[in-house]
Amino acid sequence: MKDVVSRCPIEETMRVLSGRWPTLLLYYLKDGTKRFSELRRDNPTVSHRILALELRKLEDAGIVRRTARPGYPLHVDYDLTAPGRRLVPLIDALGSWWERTEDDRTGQVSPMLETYSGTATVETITSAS
Amino acid sequence: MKDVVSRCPIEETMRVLSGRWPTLLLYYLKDGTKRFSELRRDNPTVSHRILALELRKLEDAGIVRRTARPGYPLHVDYDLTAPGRRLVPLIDALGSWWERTEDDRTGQVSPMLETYSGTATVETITSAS
DNA sequence: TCCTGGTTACAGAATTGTGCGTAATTTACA
DNA sequence: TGTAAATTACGCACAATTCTGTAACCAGGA
Repeated sequence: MKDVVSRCPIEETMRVLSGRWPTLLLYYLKDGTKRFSELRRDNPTVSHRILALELRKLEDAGIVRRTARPGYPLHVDYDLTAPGRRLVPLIDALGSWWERTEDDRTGQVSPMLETYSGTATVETITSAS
Repeated sequence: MKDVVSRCPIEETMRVLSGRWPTLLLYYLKDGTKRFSELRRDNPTVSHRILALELRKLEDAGIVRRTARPGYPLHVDYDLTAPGRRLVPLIDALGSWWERTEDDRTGQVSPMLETYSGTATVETITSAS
């Protein structure tokens, strides 16, 4: 998704959140500040380069804040901004939606049920990785 | 995003919604049944191949229902399933989140609110029961 | 030399666009 | 009475574009 076709906020949002890493990073940062190397250890399948690029994208979108401490060895902290924290429950809701949809597919929940209470938690994410 | 790294519902969701088209298609289908050619007219920058692939992906995910009428000329209808309709307000909320975030960045109110029916807020989503 | 958090260059993988083919029926025209 | 063309929703092969990974390099102090 190099450039955008409309200027719609939904497309802008998806431009930032698209892909495997943005939502995962959001979850790893949800509980507090993390360093670059910690994020890498949390998810060893991200390459060094891509992690740097994704973090920069999230930073540019105002979701993540980057704090570099002067001096060597380098020390850089990442944490969520206020908008980033507001985003977390929305992503949670998407996870709950998916689970509910799976229930619909497997027929475990009455298809007549119209309402829904989402209860996605951090465990949903962290226990699966 | 070819394959998945965890089995978490959020990653599954993002695998389906990632990219420019899925959320846009959701919006074009929001108001009712559309034919393949209508969807193409609605958004002339999608190639027919990609539109077909994206629609199939959404169908496989249980978001969109495809109904082919026998006979020629071909006639295929697309509309949202119940899970697809449940997804719409969540996507709306992401759009609202983006606008709110922009307000934070610029300190101004975005004039684009009319284009999208994004009236959902974090509260309406997370407190849905 | 190692450490950390990056960036750059290049290569290989993945995604996307282009254009052509296909089906059965209707309409258009000579 | 032919017959040619248009229609619709794709599938396929191939080319162009874009994304991702690998490896090397940088900084300056312990």
